[in-house]
Amino acid sequence: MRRHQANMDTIAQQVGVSKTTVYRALHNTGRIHPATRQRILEVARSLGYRPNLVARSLRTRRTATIGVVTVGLTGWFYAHVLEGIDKVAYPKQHGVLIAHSDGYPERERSVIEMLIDKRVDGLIVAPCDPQENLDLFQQVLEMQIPLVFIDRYIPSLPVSFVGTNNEEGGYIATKHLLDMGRRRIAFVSTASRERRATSVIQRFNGYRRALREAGIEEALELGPGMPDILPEERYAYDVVDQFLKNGSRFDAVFAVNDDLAYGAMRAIQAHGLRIPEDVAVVGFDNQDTSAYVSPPLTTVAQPMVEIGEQAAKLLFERIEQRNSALVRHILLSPQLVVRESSCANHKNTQEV
Amino acid sequence: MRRHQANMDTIAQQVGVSKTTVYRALHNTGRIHPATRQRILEVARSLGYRPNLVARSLRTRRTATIGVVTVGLTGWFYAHVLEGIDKVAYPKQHGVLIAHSDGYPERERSVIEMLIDKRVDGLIVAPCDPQENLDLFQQVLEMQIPLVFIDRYIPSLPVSFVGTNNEEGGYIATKHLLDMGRRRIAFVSTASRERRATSVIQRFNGYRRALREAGIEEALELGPGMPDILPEERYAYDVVDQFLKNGSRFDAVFAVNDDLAYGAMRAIQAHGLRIPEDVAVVGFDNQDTSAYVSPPLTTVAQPMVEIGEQAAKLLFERIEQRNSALVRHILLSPQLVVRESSCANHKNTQEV
DNA sequence: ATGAAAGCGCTAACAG
DNA sequence: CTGTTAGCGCTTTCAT
Repeated sequence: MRRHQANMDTIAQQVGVSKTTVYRALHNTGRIHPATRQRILEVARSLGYRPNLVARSLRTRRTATIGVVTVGLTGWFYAHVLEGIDKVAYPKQHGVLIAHSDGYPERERSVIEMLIDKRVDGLIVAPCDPQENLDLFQQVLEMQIPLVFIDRYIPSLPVSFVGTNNEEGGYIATKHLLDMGRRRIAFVSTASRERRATSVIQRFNGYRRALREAGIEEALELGPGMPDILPEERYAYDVVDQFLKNGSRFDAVFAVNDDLAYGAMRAIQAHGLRIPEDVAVVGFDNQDTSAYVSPPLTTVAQPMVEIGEQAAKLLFERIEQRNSALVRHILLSPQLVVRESSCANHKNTQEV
Repeated sequence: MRRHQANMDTIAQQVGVSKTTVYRALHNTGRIHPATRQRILEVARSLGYRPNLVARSLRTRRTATIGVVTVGLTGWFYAHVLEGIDKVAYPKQHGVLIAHSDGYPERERSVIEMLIDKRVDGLIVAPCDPQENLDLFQQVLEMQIPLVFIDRYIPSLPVSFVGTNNEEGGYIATKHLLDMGRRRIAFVSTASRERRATSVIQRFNGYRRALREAGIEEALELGPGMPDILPEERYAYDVVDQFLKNGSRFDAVFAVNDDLAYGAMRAIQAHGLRIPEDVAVVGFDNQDTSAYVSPPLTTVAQPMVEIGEQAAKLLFERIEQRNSALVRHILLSPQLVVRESSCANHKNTQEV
């Protein structure tokens, strides 16, 4: 049996005042005699009193908790976004309930329903699919639960969004490869559902735009049609390996994330091709370790922590009733980090 | 204004029954006429009824939420542990509230107090320091809040623990280097507070034991005394660079985690030494990318997801009142993953 | 098979 | 400066 925990009544009795007075003392509000307050605080401390936030939440209808739903828990990207969210939520004394869809719409539904039932004050979600669960999000909107999408969004829904300008990211990556004299640039995308995410689609669009500007009409996409094997390194390896085994060739690869880039690099090297002399490679995400792979990987950095911060800020604006109607799309700029995988004689500009 | 959310009373009125009957219908419990139940369920659905878990928690004194406190949010290790925890918590319909201490005891205290106030059903904590916050954890124990430590623990406290057998990890890493003919093996540890974590201490102990068995009494530790610079790659780079600049030499490095190993490798290579010919390197954690650095890194793998799962299982045993008194230390075995950084002619045995 | 009523611990309007 | 009272939405005991 859980030992009896002191509550406001316990304190009130012990001190010989009413619960309201205890309330006033603890919250340092209203008119209260300093001496009374002192006594109350002392007794509270001596009893090891801790406020029951569940009771408070029931009464105030605010839980001081926000829900965050990502696609996966272990990824580099979401971990950093989460840090950004926490950076904003913590000073506001808000807890963060995390959950992940694992890419499955049914699971996304079930975790979001759970978060709603727990009465979170708001939701930050990376929707796993741009089509599914429309009704669910619609319901969230109708319930007036503050909602912000991150990383990817559902185009048909009026929901605020914070993410990287992925179109630009795809563009600068591809433009860089073109500038390095490459012409036959493969786009290595990801497993089938992920391929439909707005983030990936827009990276592809940026890639196409850069190609078109260079007079290349034909896209060269590797990936679709292959079985969705995990981990992603493995998937990219298979995809590139298959391509090269068929006797096809390219002189550059733009991988939609760094993990895929690693796999692609291994496959390229396994076929005896040199990076970047024969094939230049660019990734996306700028994971820390991308500076350490061989050769160091050129990649597009996303402001991950800032995405989390901005999303949380937007959410709190809604929670605190300011700008409640406004739907905003905040696109943060990606940044190209050039390393040797795309540029043979590149001096590593990063400090070590 | 938040629109009026339907509750059990709303349903009861609409159907013309009592709240209790609604309860029975929703929970499919007790005797209730099937037809009544049907009507109630229909109305509930048509009103978009969602149970208020806050109210339920107040009444039942269980929140169906567990709190997880790690040192950092973005690390490879904790992200995977978190996944393991979620794997157990999700099927049990429990939410996971996350927080992190960032290595600061004061922050650890504040987040744990917040989780207590939110009345989580249990806590999984990687305590940031083996000495600080003793009173806090003591208080948690007195309040009978189920508690499990992961990754590291506080030796003076009777609290269940799940982690890697770090002594063994340090031992097999060092033994491997000795087997490869190395004699002068540096232990590259981490920033000052981290250095005191039981996990790091035990890796060091394993390192010493292996050395002693080989007749080497002198440990060679790099790190202490240097300023705690982040990121860790950078820290290790500085530490090793300094050592080599002083004209000191070693023929192997055992780094206490993979990130440190990457930094050490860069520094070694910057000094024109070859890996592994001149210096063999072993890391700890087996991050995915360790297979892709140059040369691929030999490292000690921890069963991260399993640590999370076991910890959560232990916690739920406590929560569900089974084995409530038992304090257990579960040590999971680490595994050496040999790659080229320690073994020149090593055939990569991993599938790609 | 159904209902009435109490209570979880807090907040807040109102009274004195 | 302090107290009374009602109620947040649910669960649970006891009655019918």
